[in-house]
Amino acid sequence: MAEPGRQTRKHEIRRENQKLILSAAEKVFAEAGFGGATMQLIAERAGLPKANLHYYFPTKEALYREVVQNIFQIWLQAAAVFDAAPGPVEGIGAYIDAKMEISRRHPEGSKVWASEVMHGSPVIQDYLETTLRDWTTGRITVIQRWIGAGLMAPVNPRHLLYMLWATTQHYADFGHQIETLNGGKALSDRQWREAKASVKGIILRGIGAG
Amino acid sequence: MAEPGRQTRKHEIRRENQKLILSAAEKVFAEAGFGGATMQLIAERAGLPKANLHYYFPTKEALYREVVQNIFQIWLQAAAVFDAAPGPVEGIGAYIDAKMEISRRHPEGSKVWASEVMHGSPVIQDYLETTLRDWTTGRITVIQRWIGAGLMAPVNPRHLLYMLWATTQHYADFGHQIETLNGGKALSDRQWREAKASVKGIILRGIGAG
DNA sequence: CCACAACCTGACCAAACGGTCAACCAGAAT
DNA sequence: ATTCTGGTTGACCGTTTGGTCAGGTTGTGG
Repeated sequence: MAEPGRQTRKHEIRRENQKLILSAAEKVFAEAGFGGATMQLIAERAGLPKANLHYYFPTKEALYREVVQNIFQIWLQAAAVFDAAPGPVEGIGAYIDAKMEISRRHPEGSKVWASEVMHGSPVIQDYLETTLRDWTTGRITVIQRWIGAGLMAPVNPRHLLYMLWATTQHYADFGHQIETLNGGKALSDRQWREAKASVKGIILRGIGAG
Repeated sequence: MAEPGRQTRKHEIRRENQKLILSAAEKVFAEAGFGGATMQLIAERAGLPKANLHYYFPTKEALYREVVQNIFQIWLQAAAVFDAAPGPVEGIGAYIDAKMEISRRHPEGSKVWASEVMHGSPVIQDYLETTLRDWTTGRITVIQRWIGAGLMAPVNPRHLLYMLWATTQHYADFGHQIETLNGGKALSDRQWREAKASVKGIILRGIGAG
């Protein structure tokens, strides 16, 4: 028996391989979509035989489901910065920063999420109807409180949230288009700062909180 | 010979079937992505045998290419309202209205476009590098002129354009999510007006042109 | 050292896929 | 009426797909 608190070798292998497969799957699903992705391609990307994938994940759907749930967790984590903010400048500003950072560091996840929703959310419909809906209504309450306190203009909170999602995720989902329009080169650190500043500037001024 | 100016019956059949197939293909590609779409499904949606599709479009790729090009044309058409506008309130306002209307009336097309770009634009990369790039630089010039004339705040024109694309297309691409958060019902006329007004309000105020 | 459970994988399979084709049908021109 | 071009389609084909499985390997607990 290994010392307590430390995983045995077998468990390490399990966790490591699952992580390897999930990471490869996320990339392939993002590049090709669910329908275009093949287990063979994911296996090659993970450096494992295809049959090994089916040992850890029974079906392609099950693997995909896991990937989408992972993304949703990251998304929710970033959404936490919205709370514990005294006003819209800090709350929405930090939220934009967090989501832009995800778009930069985790573009594959954003693409998989976008693809899932565009295809009618066959896998995470229940999350939309529970977790996401609850989070949304909670944030709407917060925004309405800010409006009531005169901290921002009386904009429609729901459409403001949609705008936040749209603008931040656009830099991941349409990253290829942005890169093409940037002369074929990925945005530099400087350009990412400029992007963040632009989004924050326009939106915060747009809601009368600039 | 039929009277001039009127198509012969054979030509009518051709045009009608092509239109039928393209319309069905657009829907299926939007719902399932390129990889997930099957010629069989498109054929059923069009009410034609599968072999008939291959009579008009040699391959699945060729059919897909046609669909994407159609969308790009609609997109360009809407972009025309940007010109011939004296200032940002009219130009950007009309552009938002036009793009929101496309998102409402033509959501499948927007989804196919989004999917295409997300997967690295395997089919319309040349359009991005020529037509879209030219249009973008042209509009940037216009925006800079507006800024120079003091009609709007000195925002980064490029990121402003990205924001316009992101916010307007979001209502098509993420329409399912919006519908779910709207209690499972599609946006009403009233809610669409509210959406347009919100987007226009925040952005125009955000660029100091409200 | 042994026995057991977990892990691994080459070979395989039925189903579904994009695409082809020969035979057939329907308007239009002569 | 006949010919001819263009439209139609059921049946078929090679390939690829997601998924299975028997048999082998490896780490673990007793």
